[in-house]
Amino acid sequence: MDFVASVVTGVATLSSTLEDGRTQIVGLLLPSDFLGRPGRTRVPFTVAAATEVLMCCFRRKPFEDLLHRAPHVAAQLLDMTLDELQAARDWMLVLGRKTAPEKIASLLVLLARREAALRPVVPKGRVEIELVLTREAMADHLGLTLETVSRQFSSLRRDGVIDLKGTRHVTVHDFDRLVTVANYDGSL
Amino acid sequence: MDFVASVVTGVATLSSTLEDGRTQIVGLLLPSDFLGRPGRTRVPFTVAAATEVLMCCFRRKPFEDLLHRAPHVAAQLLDMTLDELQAARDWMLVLGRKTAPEKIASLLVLLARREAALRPVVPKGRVEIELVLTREAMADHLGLTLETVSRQFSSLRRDGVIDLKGTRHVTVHDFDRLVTVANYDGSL
DNA sequence: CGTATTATTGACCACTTTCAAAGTGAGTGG
DNA sequence: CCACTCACTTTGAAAGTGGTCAATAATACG
Repeated sequence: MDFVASVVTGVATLSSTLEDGRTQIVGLLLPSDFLGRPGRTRVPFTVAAATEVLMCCFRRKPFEDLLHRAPHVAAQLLDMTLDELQAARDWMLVLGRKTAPEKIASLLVLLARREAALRPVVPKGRVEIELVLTREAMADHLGLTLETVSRQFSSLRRDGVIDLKGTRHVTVHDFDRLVTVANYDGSL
Repeated sequence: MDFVASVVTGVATLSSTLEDGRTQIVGLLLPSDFLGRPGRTRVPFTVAAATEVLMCCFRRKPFEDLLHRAPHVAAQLLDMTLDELQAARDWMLVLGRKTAPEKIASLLVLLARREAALRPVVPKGRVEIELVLTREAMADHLGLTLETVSRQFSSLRRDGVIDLKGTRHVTVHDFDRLVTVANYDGSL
């Protein structure tokens, strides 16, 4: 890659794959997220558009020059990177220690919060979530199989936590209940 | 925290814990690693020394001033942070997709490589690894139980991949074989 | 419409966890 | 110097969560 970029609209995934095909999505690129690394030509992950994606791209050289000349841009990039690092570490807790139901709920909470971050509303009570990912992509992000993801959605529906309209649209009846299922404590 | 720091000697762990006690170690702080975040007082994780640790600390204010005045320091910090982000994402593949034997082997490979990075030797053939972590800490880093970690060490020993001298010292007979067990492909 | 992709559901099974019991080893105090 | 203790580790047996394989259903798209 001879450019760096920032997502404007749409969703892309960052993933790693083992030789036998097992795939882990290690990050979602949502609007405002940054892709690429100053000083490096290669992104050591697979980048794939999950929806149609519009990105704002900069050729690497001019961008690197900009970083040298404009310290506040570099500071901003550092801060964004530190946010991503923290998000990655938070997700490790989900991958390493949460159960399947907790993982699904955690993903829904994450998507709701990221969606809400673009608007001035804190998720509460009834919340609508547009799933931008297939069951398989969610599985690959959560370290599950697509069958388990599907089963957990059915289970959340049976338990009255969510409603499904079609296959990609989720209605959360009580956001706090979802947060409880996700086993999020106060920190996030 | 009113300071930032860099590890000089020893090992510390960064971890998150759920209310019911499930713990995930989200990062190891090895010599040369950085702790703290410019502009923030709180580290949103638990930091614990795994061995005796010597850290080089800077009060936050003077350090932040330094970042403003010395752009190459800021650039260096950005680069280190990007390395950590990549390491965190690489570890997600271990947590989300690798089996217990692969996880153990991956940890051994990681520790051997980090140890080797301080010296001018690429791990190859016979390698000695000093485990700085208890079985429980390894389990918490790998998303396993301590019993499973113990069993996998026994299994690696039975298979002739490693020898154990005491409980913390591992002799790897053939590093390439360990890399194979870990299911690392060429990328790392 | 018809075809391909995506999603759901079931039955069975494997791997990891859980619970329990010894075993090891380092450090302390008699 | 030895016994005692506590933390850590090993090992076993049973149970359970999530995975695998397979068939069916729903949805999207040409």
